[in-house]
Amino acid sequence: MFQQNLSLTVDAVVFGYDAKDGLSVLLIKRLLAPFKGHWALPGGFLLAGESLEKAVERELEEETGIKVNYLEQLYTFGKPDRDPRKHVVTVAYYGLVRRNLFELYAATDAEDAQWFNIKELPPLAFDHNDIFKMALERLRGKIAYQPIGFELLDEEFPLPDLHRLYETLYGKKIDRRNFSKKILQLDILEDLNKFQPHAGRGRPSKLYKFNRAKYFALKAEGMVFEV
Amino acid sequence: MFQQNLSLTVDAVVFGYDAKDGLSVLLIKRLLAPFKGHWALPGGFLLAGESLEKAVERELEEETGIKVNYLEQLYTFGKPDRDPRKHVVTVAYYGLVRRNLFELYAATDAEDAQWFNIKELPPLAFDHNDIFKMALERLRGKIAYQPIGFELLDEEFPLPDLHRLYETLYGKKIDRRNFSKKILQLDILEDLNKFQPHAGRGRPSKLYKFNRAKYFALKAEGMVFEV
DNA sequence: CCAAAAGTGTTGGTAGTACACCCATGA
DNA sequence: TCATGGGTGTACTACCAACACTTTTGG
Repeated sequence: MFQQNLSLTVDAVVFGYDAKDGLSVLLIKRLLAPFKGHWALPGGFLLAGESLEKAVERELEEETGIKVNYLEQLYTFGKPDRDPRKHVVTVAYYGLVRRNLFELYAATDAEDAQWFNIKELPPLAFDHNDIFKMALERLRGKIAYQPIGFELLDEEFPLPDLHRLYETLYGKKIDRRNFSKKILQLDILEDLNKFQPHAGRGRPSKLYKFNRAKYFALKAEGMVFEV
Repeated sequence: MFQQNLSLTVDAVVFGYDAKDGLSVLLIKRLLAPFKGHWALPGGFLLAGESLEKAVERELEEETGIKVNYLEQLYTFGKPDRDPRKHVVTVAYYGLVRRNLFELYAATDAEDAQWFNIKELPPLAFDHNDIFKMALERLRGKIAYQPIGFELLDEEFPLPDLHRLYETLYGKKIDRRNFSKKILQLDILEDLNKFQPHAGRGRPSKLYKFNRAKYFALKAEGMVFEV
Protein backbone atom coordinates (compact mmCIF):
# COMPACT_ATOMS: atom_id res chain seq x y z
CA MET A 1 0.00 0.00 0.00
CA PHE A 2 3.05 2.17 0.33
CA GLN A 3 4.42 3.82 -2.73
CA GLN A 4 7.22 5.25 -0.68
CA ASN A 5 10.24 3.18 0.25
CA LEU A 6 10.80 4.79 3.60
CA SER A 7 10.01 4.32 7.26
CA LEU A 8 8.84 6.47 10.10
CA THR A 9 10.12 6.25 13.65
CA VAL A 10 9.85 8.26 16.83
CA ASP A 11 12.66 9.01 19.29
CA ALA A 12 12.65 10.61 22.69
CA VAL A 13 15.14 12.72 24.59
CA VAL A 14 14.06 12.23 28.18
CA PHE A 15 15.57 14.56 30.76
CA GLY A 16 15.80 13.82 34.44
CA TYR A 17 17.13 16.04 37.18
CA ASP A 18 18.72 15.45 40.51
CA ALA A 19 19.90 18.15 42.90
CA LYS A 20 23.23 16.37 43.35
CA ASP A 21 23.83 14.77 39.94
CA GLY A 22 22.45 17.62 37.84
CA LEU A 23 20.75 17.07 34.52
CA SER A 24 20.69 13.64 32.90
CA VAL A 25 19.37 11.95 29.80
CA LEU A 26 17.88 8.53 29.45
CA LEU A 27 19.70 6.24 27.01
CA ILE A 28 19.34 2.63 25.96
CA LYS A 29 21.94 0.18 24.75
CA ARG A 30 20.81 -1.24 21.42
CA LEU A 31 20.21 -4.95 21.20
CA LEU A 32 19.88 -5.05 17.42
CA ALA A 33 21.78 -3.94 14.33
CA PRO A 34 22.53 -1.37 13.14
CA PHE A 35 24.57 0.13 15.96
CA LYS A 36 24.13 -3.01 18.05
CA GLY A 37 25.73 -2.42 21.45
CA HIS A 38 25.80 1.35 20.99
CA TRP A 39 23.96 3.79 23.20
CA ALA A 40 20.98 5.49 21.61
CA LEU A 41 17.85 7.44 22.36
CA PRO A 42 14.85 5.27 23.15
CA GLY A 43 12.43 5.05 20.23
CA GLY A 44 11.11 2.87 17.44
CA PHE A 45 8.73 2.44 14.57
CA LEU A 46 5.39 4.15 14.44
CA LEU A 47 2.51 1.72 14.09
CA ALA A 48 -0.19 2.46 11.54
CA GLY A 49 -3.18 4.03 13.23
CA GLU A 50 -1.14 5.10 16.23
CA SER A 51 -0.61 8.75 17.14
CA LEU A 52 2.95 10.03 17.39
CA GLU A 53 2.69 10.74 21.12
CA LYS A 54 1.25 7.29 21.77
CA ALA A 55 4.13 5.75 19.89
CA VAL A 56 6.68 7.63 21.97
CA GLU A 57 4.99 6.68 25.21
CA ARG A 58 4.70 3.06 24.14
CA GLU A 59 8.36 2.81 23.17
CA LEU A 60 9.48 4.46 26.38
CA GLU A 61 7.37 2.14 28.44
CA GLU A 62 8.57 -0.92 26.51
CA GLU A 63 12.24 -0.11 26.47
CA THR A 64 12.78 1.57 29.81
CA GLY A 65 9.64 1.34 31.95
CA ILE A 66 9.38 5.11 32.23
CA LYS A 67 6.32 7.34 31.95
CA VAL A 68 7.19 10.99 31.31
CA ASN A 69 5.10 13.70 32.87
CA TYR A 70 5.81 16.22 30.14
CA LEU A 71 6.22 15.49 26.45
CA GLU A 72 6.68 17.87 23.56
CA GLN A 73 7.52 17.43 19.92
CA LEU A 74 11.02 18.61 19.12
CA TYR A 75 11.78 18.27 15.43
CA THR A 76 11.56 15.82 12.57
CA PHE A 77 14.83 14.55 11.17
CA GLY A 78 14.70 13.29 7.61
CA LYS A 79 18.12 13.31 5.97
CA PRO A 80 18.09 10.33 3.60
CA ASP A 81 21.37 8.95 4.92
CA ARG A 82 20.74 9.22 8.64
CA ASP A 83 20.10 5.48 8.81
CA PRO A 84 22.61 3.23 6.99
CA ARG A 85 19.90 0.76 5.88
CA LYS A 86 17.37 2.97 4.13
CA HIS A 87 15.58 6.28 4.32
CA VAL A 88 14.14 6.55 7.83
CA VAL A 89 12.42 9.71 8.96
CA THR A 90 12.18 10.18 12.69
CA VAL A 91 9.95 12.47 14.70
CA ALA A 92 11.88 13.43 17.82
CA TYR A 93 10.27 14.39 21.11
CA TYR A 94 11.70 15.55 24.37
CA GLY A 95 10.27 14.69 27.71
CA LEU A 96 10.70 15.58 31.35
CA VAL A 97 10.42 13.17 34.20
CA ARG A 98 10.86 13.14 37.96
CA ARG A 99 13.82 10.78 38.12
CA ASN A 100 13.21 9.30 41.52
CA LEU A 101 9.71 8.16 40.61
CA PHE A 102 10.92 5.29 38.47
CA GLU A 103 13.19 2.37 38.65
CA LEU A 104 14.72 1.86 35.21
CA TYR A 105 14.66 -1.49 33.52
CA ALA A 106 15.64 -2.56 30.04
CA ALA A 107 13.42 -4.58 27.74
CA THR A 108 12.48 -5.33 24.08
CA ASP A 109 15.10 -3.76 21.81
CA ALA A 110 17.21 -2.56 24.72
CA GLU A 111 20.02 -4.46 26.37
CA ASP A 112 20.34 -1.80 29.04
CA ALA A 113 18.80 1.53 30.05
CA GLN A 114 20.63 4.19 32.03
CA TRP A 115 20.75 7.82 33.02
CA PHE A 116 23.75 9.76 31.68
CA ASN A 117 24.76 13.16 32.91
CA ILE A 118 24.49 15.58 30.00
CA LYS A 119 28.15 16.49 30.45
CA GLU A 120 29.27 12.88 30.02
CA LEU A 121 27.34 11.50 27.07
CA PRO A 122 28.80 8.60 25.12
CA PRO A 123 28.78 8.73 21.30
CA LEU A 124 25.28 7.88 20.20
CA ALA A 125 23.86 5.81 17.33
CA PHE A 126 22.57 7.44 14.12
CA ASP A 127 22.26 11.23 14.39
CA HIS A 128 21.12 10.99 17.98
CA ASN A 129 23.84 13.31 19.22
CA ASP A 130 22.37 16.05 17.02
CA ILE A 131 18.91 15.30 18.29
CA PHE A 132 20.09 15.49 21.86
CA LYS A 133 21.82 18.83 21.23
CA MET A 134 18.69 20.31 19.77
CA ALA A 135 16.60 19.01 22.66
CA LEU A 136 18.93 20.60 25.19
CA GLU A 137 18.79 23.89 23.29
CA ARG A 138 15.02 23.75 23.21
CA LEU A 139 14.75 22.97 26.90
CA ARG A 140 17.16 25.77 27.72
CA GLY A 141 15.11 28.21 25.69
CA LYS A 142 11.70 27.02 26.78
CA ILE A 143 12.36 26.98 30.49
CA ALA A 144 12.84 30.74 30.34
CA TYR A 145 9.25 31.48 29.46
CA GLN A 146 7.26 28.35 30.27
CA PRO A 147 6.89 26.83 33.71
CA ILE A 148 8.16 23.40 32.73
CA GLY A 149 11.11 23.29 35.09
CA PHE A 150 8.79 22.08 37.81
CA GLU A 151 8.19 18.88 35.88
CA LEU A 152 11.77 17.89 36.63
CA LEU A 153 11.60 18.50 40.36
CA ASP A 154 9.72 16.70 43.09
CA GLU A 155 6.12 17.71 43.53
CA GLU A 156 7.24 19.51 46.69
CA PHE A 157 10.56 21.24 46.21
CA PRO A 158 12.71 23.90 47.87
CA LEU A 159 13.54 27.05 45.91
CA PRO A 160 17.28 26.35 45.89
CA ASP A 161 16.62 23.22 43.83
CA LEU A 162 14.83 25.26 41.21
CA HIS A 163 17.63 27.80 41.35
CA ARG A 164 20.26 25.15 40.74
CA LEU A 165 18.26 23.76 37.84
CA TYR A 166 18.24 27.12 36.10
CA GLU A 167 21.92 27.65 36.79
CA THR A 168 22.67 24.23 35.33
CA LEU A 169 20.66 24.87 32.18
CA TYR A 170 21.90 28.40 31.61
CA GLY A 171 25.43 27.39 32.49
CA LYS A 172 25.99 30.45 34.63
CA LYS A 173 25.52 31.85 38.11
CA ILE A 174 22.21 33.51 38.88
CA ASP A 175 21.92 35.70 41.93
CA ARG A 176 20.12 33.65 44.55
CA ARG A 177 18.16 36.57 46.02
CA ASN A 178 17.03 38.06 42.74
CA PHE A 179 16.00 34.63 41.56
CA SER A 180 13.86 34.10 44.66
CA LYS A 181 12.22 37.45 44.29
CA LYS A 182 11.43 36.92 40.62
CA ILE A 183 9.89 33.50 41.13
CA LEU A 184 7.95 34.31 44.27
CA GLN A 185 6.50 37.54 42.97
CA LEU A 186 4.97 35.60 40.08
CA ASP A 187 2.72 34.21 42.78
CA ILE A 188 2.39 30.76 41.24
CA LEU A 189 4.09 28.83 44.03
CA GLU A 190 2.23 27.59 47.03
CA ASP A 191 4.11 27.91 50.31
CA LEU A 192 3.63 24.58 52.04
CA ASN A 193 4.88 25.81 55.43
CA LYS A 194 7.04 22.75 55.60
CA PHE A 195 10.78 22.39 55.55
CA GLN A 196 13.21 20.21 53.68
CA PRO A 197 14.20 17.55 56.24
CA HIS A 198 17.87 16.86 57.09
CA ALA A 199 19.27 18.42 53.92
CA GLY A 200 22.76 18.51 55.34
CA ARG A 201 24.34 21.66 56.65
CA GLY A 202 22.74 25.06 56.85
CA ARG A 203 19.31 26.41 57.39
CA PRO A 204 16.57 24.10 56.10
CA SER A 205 14.77 25.47 53.07
CA LYS A 206 11.03 25.90 52.78
CA LEU A 207 9.08 23.62 50.51
CA TYR A 208 6.93 24.93 47.68
CA LYS A 209 4.53 23.44 45.21
CA PHE A 210 3.74 24.71 41.72
CA ASN A 211 0.11 25.85 41.60
CA ARG A 212 -0.82 24.99 38.04
CA ALA A 213 -4.40 26.31 38.28
CA LYS A 214 -3.22 29.64 39.61
CA TYR A 215 -0.61 29.86 36.89
CA PHE A 216 -3.21 29.47 34.15
CA ALA A 217 -5.55 31.93 35.86
CA LEU A 218 -2.87 34.59 36.13
CA LYS A 219 -1.60 33.86 32.65
CA ALA A 220 -5.09 34.48 31.30
CA GLU A 221 -4.99 37.89 32.99
CA GLY A 222 -1.79 38.76 31.18
CA MET A 223 0.88 37.66 33.64
CA VAL A 224 4.09 36.71 31.85
CA PHE A 225 6.29 33.93 33.13
CA GLU A 226 9.89 34.91 32.51
CA VAL A 227 13.02 33.82 34.32
CA MET B 1 10.85 -2.58 2.85
CA PHE B 2 7.87 -1.07 4.53
CA GLN B 3 6.15 -2.86 7.32
CA GLN B 4 4.07 0.21 8.09
CA ASN B 5 0.83 0.99 6.33
CA LEU B 6 1.21 4.73 6.38
CA SER B 7 2.44 7.60 4.25
CA LEU B 8 4.55 10.66 4.72
CA THR B 9 3.84 14.04 3.18
CA VAL B 10 5.13 17.59 3.51
CA ASP B 11 3.03 20.76 3.57
CA ALA B 12 3.98 24.40 3.49
CA VAL B 13 2.43 27.54 4.93
CA VAL B 14 3.92 30.25 2.74
CA PHE B 15 3.50 33.82 3.94
CA GLY B 16 3.67 36.86 1.71
CA TYR B 17 3.43 40.49 2.72
CA ASP B 18 2.30 43.62 1.00
CA ALA B 19 2.26 47.10 2.56
CA LYS B 20 -1.30 47.63 1.30
CA ASP B 21 -2.84 44.14 1.47
CA GLY B 22 -1.14 43.05 4.68
CA LEU B 23 -0.18 39.45 5.37
CA SER B 24 -1.27 36.67 3.02
CA VAL B 25 -0.94 32.91 2.69
CA LEU B 26 -0.45 30.89 -0.44
CA LEU B 27 -3.16 28.30 -1.12
CA ILE B 28 -3.91 25.86 -3.90
CA LYS B 29 -7.20 24.48 -5.10
CA ARG B 30 -7.02 20.69 -5.09
CA LEU B 31 -7.42 18.90 -8.41
CA LEU B 32 -7.73 15.43 -6.90
CA ALA B 33 -9.73 13.62 -4.25
CA PRO B 34 -9.99 13.75 -1.34
CA PHE B 35 -11.11 17.34 -0.91
CA LYS B 36 -11.16 17.87 -4.67
CA GLY B 37 -12.02 21.50 -5.36
CA HIS B 38 -11.19 22.59 -1.82
CA TRP B 39 -8.47 25.04 -0.94
CA ALA B 40 -5.45 23.54 0.77
CA LEU B 41 -1.86 24.17 1.67
CA PRO B 42 0.60 23.26 -1.08
CA GLY B 43 2.39 19.98 -0.39
CA GLY B 44 2.64 16.34 -1.31
CA PHE B 45 4.36 13.03 -0.82
CA LEU B 46 7.96 12.74 0.21
CA LEU B 47 10.03 10.75 -2.24
CA ALA B 48 12.38 8.09 -0.91
CA GLY B 49 15.92 9.46 -0.73
CA GLU B 50 14.72 13.04 -0.76
CA SER B 51 15.27 15.40 2.15
CA LEU B 52 12.24 17.03 3.74
CA GLU B 53 13.28 20.54 2.70
CA LYS B 54 13.89 19.41 -0.86
CA ALA B 55 10.43 17.87 -0.96
CA VAL B 56 8.82 21.09 0.21
CA GLU B 57 10.71 23.15 -2.31
CA ARG B 58 9.88 20.73 -5.10
CA GLU B 59 6.18 20.68 -4.31
CA LEU B 60 6.04 24.46 -4.07
CA GLU B 61 7.81 24.84 -7.36
CA GLU B 62 5.58 22.25 -9.04
CA GLU B 63 2.27 23.45 -7.72
CA THR B 64 2.71 27.20 -7.59
CA GLY B 65 5.97 28.21 -9.25
CA ILE B 66 7.25 29.87 -6.07
CA LYS B 67 10.67 29.71 -4.45
CA VAL B 68 10.66 30.79 -0.81
CA ASN B 69 13.61 32.68 0.57
CA TYR B 70 13.12 31.44 4.11
CA LEU B 71 11.94 28.00 5.14
CA GLU B 72 11.65 26.48 8.58
CA GLN B 73 10.16 23.30 9.92
CA LEU B 74 6.99 23.95 11.87
CA TYR B 75 5.57 20.74 13.31
CA THR B 76 4.71 17.19 12.36
CA PHE B 77 1.05 16.27 12.37
CA GLY B 78 0.30 12.59 12.79
CA LYS B 79 -3.22 12.04 14.07
CA PRO B 80 -4.33 8.75 12.47
CA ASP B 81 -7.61 10.21 11.20
CA ARG B 82 -6.34 13.44 9.72
CA ASP B 83 -6.63 11.98 6.22
CA PRO B 84 -9.89 10.11 5.44
CA ARG B 85 -8.12 7.49 3.31
CA LYS B 86 -5.44 6.17 5.60
CA HIS B 87 -2.86 7.17 8.15
CA VAL B 88 -0.84 10.02 6.64
CA VAL B 89 1.78 11.82 8.67
CA THR B 90 2.73 15.25 7.40
CA VAL B 91 5.76 17.37 8.20
CA ALA B 92 4.65 20.99 7.99
CA TYR B 93 6.96 23.86 7.14
CA TYR B 94 6.41 27.57 7.00
CA GLY B 95 8.08 29.83 4.53
CA LEU B 96 8.49 33.52 3.81
CA VAL B 97 8.61 35.03 0.36
CA ARG B 98 8.79 38.44 -1.22
CA ARG B 99 5.39 38.41 -2.87
CA ASN B 100 6.14 40.71 -5.76
CA LEU B 101 9.04 38.57 -6.97
CA PHE B 102 6.79 35.88 -8.36
CA GLU B 103 3.91 35.45 -10.67
CA LEU B 104 1.79 32.60 -9.38
CA TYR B 105 0.73 29.77 -11.63
CA ALA B 106 -1.04 26.52 -10.89
CA ALA B 107 0.22 23.12 -12.02
CA THR B 108 0.34 19.36 -11.25
CA ASP B 109 -2.13 18.62 -8.44
CA ALA B 110 -3.39 22.21 -8.31
CA GLU B 111 -6.28 23.63 -10.26
CA ASP B 112 -5.50 27.11 -9.02
CA ALA B 113 -3.02 28.92 -6.76
CA GLN B 114 -3.75 32.18 -4.98
CA TRP B 115 -2.80 34.51 -2.16
CA PHE B 116 -5.38 34.83 0.62
CA ASN B 117 -5.28 37.50 3.26
CA ILE B 118 -4.88 35.80 6.63
CA LYS B 119 -8.07 37.49 7.81
CA GLU B 120 -10.11 35.97 4.99
CA LEU B 121 -9.10 32.35 4.75
CA PRO B 122 -11.55 29.84 3.28
CA PRO B 123 -12.11 26.51 5.06
CA LEU B 124 -9.17 24.31 4.20
CA ALA B 125 -8.78 20.63 3.40
CA PHE B 126 -7.65 18.09 6.02
CA ASP B 127 -6.37 19.72 9.21
CA HIS B 128 -4.76 22.53 7.25
CA ASN B 129 -6.56 25.22 9.21
CA ASP B 130 -4.84 23.96 12.35
CA ILE B 131 -1.52 23.92 10.58
CA PHE B 132 -2.03 27.45 9.39
CA LYS B 133 -2.93 28.64 12.88
CA MET B 134 0.20 27.13 14.31
CA ALA B 135 2.33 28.66 11.57
CA LEU B 136 0.93 32.11 12.25
CA GLU B 137 1.58 31.67 15.96
CA ARG B 138 5.13 30.58 15.26
CA LEU B 139 5.79 33.48 12.93
CA ARG B 140 4.35 35.92 15.44
CA GLY B 141 6.58 34.54 18.13
CA LYS B 142 9.70 34.17 16.07
CA ILE B 143 9.68 37.60 14.52
CA ALA B 144 10.14 39.05 18.01
CA TYR B 145 13.61 37.65 18.48
CA GLN B 146 14.84 36.64 15.02
CA PRO B 147 15.40 39.00 12.10
CA ILE B 148 13.14 37.12 9.72
CA GLY B 149 10.67 39.91 9.05
CA PHE B 150 13.01 41.27 6.42
CA GLU B 151 12.44 38.16 4.33
CA LEU B 152 8.89 39.35 3.71
CA LEU B 153 9.84 42.86 2.61
CA ASP B 154 11.60 44.09 -0.47
CA GLU B 155 15.36 43.94 -0.36
CA GLU B 156 15.27 47.74 0.01
CA PHE B 157 12.49 48.84 2.31
CA PRO B 158 11.38 51.88 4.29
CA LEU B 159 11.08 51.60 8.07
CA PRO B 160 7.34 52.27 8.09
CA ASP B 161 6.82 49.06 6.10
CA LEU B 162 8.63 47.06 8.74
CA HIS B 163 6.65 48.89 11.39
CA ARG B 164 3.37 48.00 9.74
CA LEU B 165 4.43 44.37 9.43
CA TYR B 166 5.02 44.13 13.17
CA GLU B 167 1.77 45.88 13.92
CA THR B 168 -0.06 43.44 11.66
CA LEU B 169 1.49 40.40 13.26
CA TYR B 170 1.12 41.56 16.84
CA GLY B 171 -2.36 42.86 16.14
CA LYS B 172 -1.76 46.08 18.03
CA LYS B 173 -0.34 49.57 17.67
CA ILE B 174 3.34 50.04 18.27
CA ASP B 175 4.70 53.51 18.86
CA ARG B 176 6.32 54.58 15.63
CA ARG B 177 9.16 56.49 17.29
CA ASN B 178 10.09 53.87 19.84
CA PHE B 179 10.02 51.27 17.10
CA SER B 180 12.41 53.29 14.94
CA LYS B 181 14.77 53.80 17.81
CA LYS B 182 14.78 50.15 18.79
CA ILE B 183 15.45 48.90 15.27
CA LEU B 184 18.00 51.51 14.30
CA GLN B 185 20.04 51.24 17.46
CA LEU B 186 20.51 47.54 16.76
CA ASP B 187 22.76 48.80 13.98
CA ILE B 188 21.92 46.03 11.56
CA LEU B 189 20.24 48.18 8.92
CA GLU B 190 22.19 49.88 6.18
CA ASP B 191 21.01 53.39 5.39
CA LEU B 192 20.90 53.51 1.59
CA ASN B 193 20.59 57.31 1.41
CA LYS B 194 17.76 56.85 -1.02
CA PHE B 195 14.11 57.61 -0.70
CA GLN B 196 10.91 55.76 -1.41
CA PRO B 197 9.70 57.26 -4.70
CA HIS B 198 6.17 58.75 -5.09
CA ALA B 199 4.69 56.91 -2.11
CA GLY B 200 1.68 59.17 -1.97
CA ARG B 201 1.22 61.94 0.54
CA GLY B 202 3.70 62.99 3.16
CA ARG B 203 7.40 63.10 3.56
CA PRO B 204 9.16 60.33 1.62
CA SER B 205 10.73 57.67 3.81
CA LYS B 206 14.34 56.58 3.68
CA LEU B 207 15.21 53.18 2.30
CA TYR B 208 17.12 50.64 4.33
CA LYS B 209 18.62 47.25 3.72
CA PHE B 210 19.14 44.45 6.22
CA ASN B 211 22.86 43.85 6.67
CA ARG B 212 22.95 40.13 7.32
CA ALA B 213 26.71 39.92 7.77
CA LYS B 214 26.69 42.71 10.33
CA TYR B 215 23.82 41.04 12.15
CA PHE B 216 25.74 37.81 12.56
CA ALA B 217 28.87 39.66 13.60
CA LEU B 218 27.06 41.65 16.28
CA LYS B 219 25.11 38.61 17.37
CA ALA B 220 28.37 36.75 17.93
CA GLU B 221 29.43 39.61 20.21
CA GLY B 222 26.31 39.15 22.29
CA MET B 223 23.89 41.58 20.70
CA VAL B 224 20.30 40.47 21.19
CA PHE B 225 17.68 41.08 18.53
CA GLU B 226 14.40 41.83 20.28
CA VAL B 227 11.43 43.78 19.02
C1' DC C 1 -0.92 76.73 2.77
C1' DC C 2 -2.91 72.81 4.78
C1' DA C 3 -2.98 67.86 5.70
C1' DA C 4 -0.58 63.69 5.89
C1' DA C 5 3.32 60.98 6.74
C1' DA C 6 8.15 60.62 8.39
C1' DG C 7 12.26 62.01 10.96
C1' DT C 8 14.23 63.06 15.66
C1' DG C 9 14.63 64.11 20.94
C1' DT C 10 13.22 64.32 26.07
C1' DT C 11 11.39 62.55 30.34
C1' DG C 12 9.56 59.64 33.98
C1' DG C 13 8.50 55.15 35.69
C1' DT C 14 9.86 50.51 36.52
C1' DA C 15 11.95 46.36 36.51
C1' DG C 16 16.28 44.14 36.86
C1' DT C 17 20.86 44.06 38.89
C1' DA C 18 24.21 44.44 42.44
C1' DC C 19 24.91 43.98 46.99
C1' DA C 20 24.60 43.07 52.82
C1' DC C 21 22.71 41.36 56.75
C1' DC C 22 20.41 38.02 59.65
C1' DC C 23 18.80 33.17 60.74
C1' DA C 24 18.79 28.10 61.43
C1' DT C 25 21.03 24.00 61.26
C1' DG C 26 25.06 20.16 61.59
C1' DA C 27 29.47 19.16 62.99
C1' DT D 1 30.78 28.25 68.29
C1' DC D 2 31.81 28.14 63.68
C1' DA D 3 30.91 27.12 58.96
C1' DT D 4 27.43 26.40 55.65
C1' DG D 5 23.41 27.30 53.32
C1' DG D 6 18.85 29.83 53.26
C1' DG D 7 15.71 33.73 53.98
C1' DT D 8 14.81 38.81 53.29
C1' DG D 9 15.59 43.97 52.20
C1' DT D 10 17.61 48.30 49.78
C1' DA D 11 19.70 51.33 46.44
C1' DC D 12 21.27 52.22 41.81
C1' DT D 13 20.83 51.95 36.91
C1' DA D 14 19.46 51.21 32.50
C1' DC D 15 15.98 50.40 29.49
C1' DC D 16 11.27 51.01 27.84
C1' DA D 17 7.03 53.53 27.31
C1' DA D 18 4.73 57.84 26.80
C1' DC D 19 4.82 61.89 24.49
C1' DA D 20 5.85 66.76 21.08
C1' DC D 21 7.91 69.15 17.72
C1' DT D 22 9.92 69.74 13.16
C1' DT D 23 10.47 68.43 8.16
C1' DT D 24 9.03 67.21 3.58
C1' DT D 25 5.99 66.06 0.36
C1' DG D 26 1.05 66.16 -2.47
C1' DG D 27 -3.15 68.37 -3.25
